Amino acid sequence: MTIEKKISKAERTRQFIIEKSAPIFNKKGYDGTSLSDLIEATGLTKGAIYGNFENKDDVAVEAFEYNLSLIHDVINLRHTSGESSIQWLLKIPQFYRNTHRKIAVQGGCPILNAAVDADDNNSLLHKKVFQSINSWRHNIEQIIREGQTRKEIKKEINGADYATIFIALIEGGIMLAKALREPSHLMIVLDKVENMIKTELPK
Amino acid sequence: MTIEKKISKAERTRQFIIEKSAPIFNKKGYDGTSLSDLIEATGLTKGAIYGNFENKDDVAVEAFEYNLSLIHDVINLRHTSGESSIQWLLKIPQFYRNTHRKIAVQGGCPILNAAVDADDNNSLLHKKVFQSINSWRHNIEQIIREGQTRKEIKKEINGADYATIFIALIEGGIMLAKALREPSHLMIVLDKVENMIKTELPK
DNA sequence: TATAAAATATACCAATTGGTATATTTTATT
DNA sequence: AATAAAATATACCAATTGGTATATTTTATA
Repeated sequence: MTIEKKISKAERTRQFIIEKSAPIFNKKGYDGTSLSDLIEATGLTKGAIYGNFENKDDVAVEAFEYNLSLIHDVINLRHTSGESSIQWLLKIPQFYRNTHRKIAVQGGCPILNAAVDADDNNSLLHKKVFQSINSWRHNIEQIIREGQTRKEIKKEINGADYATIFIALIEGGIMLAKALREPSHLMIVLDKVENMIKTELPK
Repeated sequence: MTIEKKISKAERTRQFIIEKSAPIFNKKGYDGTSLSDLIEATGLTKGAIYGNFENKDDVAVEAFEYNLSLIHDVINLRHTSGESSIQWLLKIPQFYRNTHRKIAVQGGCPILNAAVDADDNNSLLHKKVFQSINSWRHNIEQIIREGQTRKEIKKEINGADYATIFIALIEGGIMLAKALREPSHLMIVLDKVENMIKTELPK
């Protein structure tokens, strides 16, 4: 007999609190959202929140991880069979073309927001941001390396550099689109990323 | 006789408060810095602060404008005689190579920080961010247009698009460098900007 | 040097912050 | 249906928030 862990009531409220508070944290910042914001967003009381979380930071970190799921698919790009490494990389701009509205509604890119928010080295939040960006970078690097062994991508290309460039372009584009209330800025940037992938990388 | 407005004591403290509080606002955010932060940073009291400013937001906006001066020279790039438009544009990456340490010490790019911070449409701070970014964009656009009339830059080039791309790249690079505690990410991005200016724009 | 005005400090305020201890309610088990 | 445990609500707390009214000090001018 397999031990089926029953989902406790508490576990469900825990999840509920995370889901409801995640967009608030992304919009108002992880320091900027208050306990009363959480109470308002969830309709619950302090008792329910502190019964399920150690403190506010605990909720914040969990909320960040939940917010990350918004861009999980582009940070951990999976390979589809028969797909060239170039096609693989092109999924990055594709993803943002499809998802930018949803991201905008949720308050923008969680990585960008949390990165600007959490600047002290020792905060748990900063560590999480650090990890997410690096895992994204390594994912892109690896795709490029794979493309080089498959002789689809020029061997002179520095994968790490291109990872940095792609991420910087996209995050910068998201920032501009949000600050100027003009999604086209992200689109311009995505066009450029696409163009770079198609013209600068292939053999 | 010209009327020389004497600089009043108040005007000097006003300036003093702005200078001392500006880096705090840039680091801790414009909502995130408290009155006590200002008191600590200036060594003054509430009386001095509220005697010279309407409220905290008033200090915040002035501090932002002061922080902007950090990057004023790159946002309002001036032309030097005898200089080609390409050389003119190359001052952008040059500027950041020279200034990134100073910017980092002050808490990062004020535009990026304030843009992520001030997301509500009606805040005075957001309006200021909006204006700064646009003035930067138009400056780059204009240099490119000038280069096109001088037949130094390809006429097919879309100046507005390149302005967006350059700004996005640089701001994204600053974010990465800060979040990963690794200035090289900005350098990689600056190399790319330089390379784009040299290889994609000229006739 | 006396005096008015300007600038700054001090003492207060209500509201909000994150958090805790306890009371109450809801849920599962017998 | 009775009961124990788990989950949630309520009532409190000290500290901090932005801000104001007033007292004191500093500065400029006659």
